[in-house]
Amino acid sequence: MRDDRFCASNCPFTRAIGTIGNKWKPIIINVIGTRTIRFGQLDSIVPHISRKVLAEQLKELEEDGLLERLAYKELPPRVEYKLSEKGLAFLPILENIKEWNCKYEVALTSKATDRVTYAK
Amino acid sequence: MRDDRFCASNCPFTRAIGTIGNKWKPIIINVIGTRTIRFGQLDSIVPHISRKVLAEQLKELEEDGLLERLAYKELPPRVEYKLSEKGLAFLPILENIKEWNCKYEVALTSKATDRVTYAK
DNA sequence: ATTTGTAGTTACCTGGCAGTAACTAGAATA
DNA sequence: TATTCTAGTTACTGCCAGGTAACTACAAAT
Repeated sequence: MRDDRFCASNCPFTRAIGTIGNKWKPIIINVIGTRTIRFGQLDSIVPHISRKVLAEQLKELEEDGLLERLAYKELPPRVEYKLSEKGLAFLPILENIKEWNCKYEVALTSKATDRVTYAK
Repeated sequence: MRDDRFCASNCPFTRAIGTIGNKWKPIIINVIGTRTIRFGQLDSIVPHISRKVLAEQLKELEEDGLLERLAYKELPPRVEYKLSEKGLAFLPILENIKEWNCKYEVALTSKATDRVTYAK
């Protein structure tokens, strides 16, 4: 899930991609945003994710310092998640991705199967 | 590789993650940058990638309009890749990720296995 | 005549990601 | 007494992403 070869790279950018470069983490970070949220809420808000994968992703995000986890000694259990300073600092980047996509996204008209070969 | 459920989402951010949210595409886009580059060069510069996966990723990036592909009618074949306007517009975002990582990356001291439970 | 060089594609195979279901604790509620 | 509620974890399983090796086309060099 986290790519160890990427995380062990001597390139800081590659390492960054090694930690946040998968499909779930940006989604989760975006969903959490600036609020405090419980596990069950995340599970119902994030579409198509299983509890197992959600738990794995949250654990990794916590290990990588993007997320803070508060567990209360209660029964039934209650656990709250919120972004750390590092996680919050990542939000504007996600915002930029949103804007970038809205600006440039277009319906896929031509597939790359139509690949053209240019004259020599 | 590309996540179809994500790409079919009605959330533009989710769709964006569906297209560029995997580990290879940001790396490839970053490696290409502002230059024009050939397939073989990419294959030797991008670490740990196989030609098969590289070809797949490039095709998807082209389909999604991030990449332009110029094939010359020569033998042996010559193909050049360069970022489109959309692809170039994504570079600053990668730059931000780099800076973000450099600012906040820390050695992993405590694992999440040390998870603390706070008093009720 | 054989080798080399390029940009892929194809067939084949395997490891690991991810889905599902079952299970936990213990208090509160019906 | 039995059910419910939460936040996971574990075991089992299936499928596909991704790796490897072989192959193509043809010209130019050896």
